[in-house]
Amino acid sequence: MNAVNKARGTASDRLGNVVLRPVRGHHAFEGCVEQLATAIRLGAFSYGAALPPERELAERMGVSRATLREAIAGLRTAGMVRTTRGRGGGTVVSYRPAIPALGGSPGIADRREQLLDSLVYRRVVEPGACYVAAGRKLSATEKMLLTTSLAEVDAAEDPATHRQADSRLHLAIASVTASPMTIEAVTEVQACLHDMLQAIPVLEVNIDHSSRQHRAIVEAIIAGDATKARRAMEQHCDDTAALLRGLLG
Amino acid sequence: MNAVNKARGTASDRLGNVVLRPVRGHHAFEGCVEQLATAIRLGAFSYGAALPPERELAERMGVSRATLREAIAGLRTAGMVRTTRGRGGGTVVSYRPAIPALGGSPGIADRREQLLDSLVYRRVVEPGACYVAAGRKLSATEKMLLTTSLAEVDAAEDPATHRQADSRLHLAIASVTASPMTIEAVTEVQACLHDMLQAIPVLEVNIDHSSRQHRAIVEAIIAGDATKARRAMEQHCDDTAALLRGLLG
DNA sequence: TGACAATGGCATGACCTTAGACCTTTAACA
DNA sequence: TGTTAAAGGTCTAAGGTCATGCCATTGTCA
Repeated sequence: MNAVNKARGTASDRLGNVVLRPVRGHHAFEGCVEQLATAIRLGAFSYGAALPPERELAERMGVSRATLREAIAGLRTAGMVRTTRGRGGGTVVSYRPAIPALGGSPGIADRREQLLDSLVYRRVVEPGACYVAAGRKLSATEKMLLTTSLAEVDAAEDPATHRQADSRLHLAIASVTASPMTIEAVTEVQACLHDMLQAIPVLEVNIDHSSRQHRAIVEAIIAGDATKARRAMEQHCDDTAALLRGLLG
Repeated sequence: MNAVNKARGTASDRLGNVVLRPVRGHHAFEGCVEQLATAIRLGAFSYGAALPPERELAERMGVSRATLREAIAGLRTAGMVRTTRGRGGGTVVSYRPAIPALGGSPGIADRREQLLDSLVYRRVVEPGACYVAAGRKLSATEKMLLTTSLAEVDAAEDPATHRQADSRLHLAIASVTASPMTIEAVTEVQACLHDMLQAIPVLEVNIDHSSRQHRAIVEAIIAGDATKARRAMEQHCDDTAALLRGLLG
């Protein structure tokens, strides 16, 4: 029995090879930039909104203030935020969503595998999140968050705004599960898919279809019908995935 | 409009507060130790199995070899692995699972919130994973992995071995989804719940019940019946969760 | 038996991250 | 109108992490 056999070939070893994953994403600094930039692009912090104070943000992200400041400096250089000093000052979002040039989403081809995987993962996570959300007793605030988010999607006038509102709705649904791990999973999925979703040709018929599904999902969650909510989200994921798989070829 | 209102109170801001998460788990070194120790305790690397070579492991975990070596040194100190030099050498697992003293799982109370959350998250992720697994065309090897893992659970003679085999079965199911993100999610869930599951009173009736459910799940996956597979896993998660919630009080 | 190759062991210098204290700016408040 | 509090801006010392190259050990194979 040589070293290779010792390490490979048994069922349990196959699992060993599968569970190991990168222990973290590069440097803390890059991680901060990515997370903040994603939150802004998804619209979790929308145009004009203020980020929390540096000290608070640093603590919440588990990073030193120095590192966080470097990240913010990066965002500032990229023109996504503006910072003012003094009491009442802070860092505010100066980024407005834009429609990418058609077919001009760079690097989508490189990440083909990852994108296809995130479609699968989305199919796993988002319907499950709906099920959990519908099974909870929601507060008035939570219901309001859902209906407001839904209304914002319908009210969006340009594709870029629509895309952000759509992300926000999905994050809102995740957030009413009150499950941090579920919220994180949905956030990750939305971050992965954002660029791709943005590249979907925005046809009137797609938007209408999508809107009907969103409404069905939210209504089922508020009504507490977990099975119906899940099924509606499954349909929504499947339909969107079909479009996206077409785009990826 | 003061700073607080600028940052709080709007729907979109609420989301901003919810999506920010720690950018990473402390030091790379600790992350490595934790991930490797978990993989070993879950049985992804079972007794006598060799870990991959340091250079390969370091690359896969996205960490320098120096850091990885520190982590391995930690495991060695803890008596979980043994290392030999030279060609054909390497690091092999010298850990055998043990049953914790009843009621003696330290720190379970401290993590109460996290544990309850992981039960919710599990309910989201594992049924979804079953659905995906059943929807794929499985190779003979993959089917074999499932049936072998199932047989190992039934064959386990002591509770500790049984617990490991159970984890391995769940990881095996995740692995046949062929979705890295899904695998990671299930791994995370199993790692979170491992200590708690280990503390479940091992009653004959529980094991029988669990065994029937496992068999139903695997059969449905192999038969390609996605809905049935998901429903079976939902039932399994719900039943286990009920036991665990009871333990947590 | 001798060369080779695969593996762990070690050392160095550059860079990143942290924690904490302190400074500067500016709006809000008394 | 002064005082204060809340925010960003800066500095430093200590330690963590990395990439890289080389060394030491030992099984394999010609």
